[in-house]
Amino acid sequence: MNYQKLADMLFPEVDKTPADYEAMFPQRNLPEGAKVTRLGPSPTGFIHLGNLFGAFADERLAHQSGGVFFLRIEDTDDKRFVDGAVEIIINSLRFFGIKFDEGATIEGEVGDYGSYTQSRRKAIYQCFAKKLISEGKAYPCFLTEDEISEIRNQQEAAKQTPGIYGKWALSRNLSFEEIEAKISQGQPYVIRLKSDGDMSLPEDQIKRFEIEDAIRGTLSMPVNDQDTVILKTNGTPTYHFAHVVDDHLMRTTHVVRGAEWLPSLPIHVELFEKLGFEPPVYCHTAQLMKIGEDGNKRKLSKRKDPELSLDYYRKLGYHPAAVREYLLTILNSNFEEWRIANPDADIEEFEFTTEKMSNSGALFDLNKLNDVSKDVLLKISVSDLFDFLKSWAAEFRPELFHIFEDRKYLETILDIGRHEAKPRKDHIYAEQIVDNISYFFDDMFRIQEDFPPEAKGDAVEIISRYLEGYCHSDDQETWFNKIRQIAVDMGYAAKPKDYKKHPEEYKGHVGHVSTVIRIAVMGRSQSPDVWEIQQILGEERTIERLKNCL
RNA sequence: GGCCCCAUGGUCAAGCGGUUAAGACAUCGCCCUUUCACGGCGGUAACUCGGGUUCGAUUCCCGAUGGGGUCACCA
Repeated sequence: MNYQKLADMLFPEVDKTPADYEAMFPQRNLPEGAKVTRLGPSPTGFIHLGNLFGAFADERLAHQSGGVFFLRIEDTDDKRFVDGAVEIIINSLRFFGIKFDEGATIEGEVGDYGSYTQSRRKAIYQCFAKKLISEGKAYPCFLTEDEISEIRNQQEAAKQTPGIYGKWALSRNLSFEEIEAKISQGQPYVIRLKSDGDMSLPEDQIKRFEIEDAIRGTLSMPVNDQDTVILKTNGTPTYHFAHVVDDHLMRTTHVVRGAEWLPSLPIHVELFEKLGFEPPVYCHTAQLMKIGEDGNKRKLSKRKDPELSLDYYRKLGYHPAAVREYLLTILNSNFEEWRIANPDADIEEFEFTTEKMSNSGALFDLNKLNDVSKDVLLKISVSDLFDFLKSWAAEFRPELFHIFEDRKYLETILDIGRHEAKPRKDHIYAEQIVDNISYFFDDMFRIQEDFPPEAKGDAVEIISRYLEGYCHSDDQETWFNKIRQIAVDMGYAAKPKDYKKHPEEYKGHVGHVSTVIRIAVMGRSQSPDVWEIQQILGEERTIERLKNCL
């Protein structure tokens, strides 16, 4: 068989050689140790927490080393394409602080290693497929879907590994004339890798290879034996082929991807070898898991798990910095420790390493996210918090626009208790914050709890006495002493401890009395300090709400 | 089923042959306290199971078990 002749017949339109591309995309001129990473989403427009998780690793690795982080759109499957998806991807990632140096952007492509959109790289893939054909390392395969499933049935019946390989690879040994004939008949075909692997060998003779994974250490696997499709019928590459060609030509040094790719690593290794390329450093990350209905861990699925979607967090109004901080705590095991030691340091100062990445699947922990978020929000200035809430509301809760009309008022509210030695940590995410502070706005204020049973019968009297002695300019101490006096006068203990010791001597304690006031003014029994809130609400509104309870 | 990955409390995890087996979140109790939040103190709670190697294994090796992933002209 004259492979060169075959290659020329199959790819008459290829006018460049691999050497041409090598020259077009030379080694990058970067400082020693600089890492080149990439994110390669398919343009379904759906980027999830897992993508973001990996993107952080990519971004840190590149930028920490003075390298390059680029975005490549992997749109080799036209079925997956969703209009406007690229824009969504870029915007979503930008929202969480991920910025690319190179690749696809909203304005177009930036960088010298493009195109960064796989559908525009067809000529490149064809060129390298042609090279493989010309060297007898790949071949056209005319197997139809039906034939392939028939082969599978036979394999399953014989308990053999399914797939096209070895003796099952019926198109492997077609003669040039046979191929020519089939093509002239218009028979569709794919290009398959002609694998060297032979899985039919006895187990101890199957060849294995070893490769260093930056997260997992040395990996040992059997070599690939599948004649994997590298070019589909329509001439577009499969992921496997595109990955190898692109990451070589784009001079990617580190490939960060989920562990679900581990099983196809042998294919990639064989492709790199057959193409004569040096493989990148692989970093196979653990997958994000969740507890399924059956109580077992399972991979987060985009169909079943809304919390996998980035939108889920945006809708609830988690601050991007909180999500970033949380993700880093599960991304690098020593991050939390570092954060405790450096509470105010910029996240970029943390030295991220692949070695510290966990290699078992982490369960997504909403509790932890909430806890992290409280601290993160505390570090954000009220002004920024205001802006964040406002833009969140503009997108998800437009009916709330009015609470942002008086900037000073809202900022004062948001700032309650944030500057104490032991600051309050009330704020977690926008949805929750808005609910927390709703009673500051008349249209959202409503009494939503009953008076405490200890003081329910006295509620009206407590409120009217309170109103009688109310002086808005009282300082906090004077103010509270008045409440305490009301409590004592009406048979309540001045201190909760007294009541606890001798519950039979009192109706309740001062806390029950103040809870009555709290409910009258805030509509709920739990809130920050009443005096402080009244000062913010103003005299008129406070008195009005109290009177409404009489 | 084949192949691959993984295995310390409820969760995330330190540990890398000898430790009272860290820490964080969650949970429980106490303290602080007019409620809540914060904070402080304390408690419950873990090395999947067998074999080896070793004076000694959570740690190294093998096996089992369990969990996960993957077996497409999807990525």
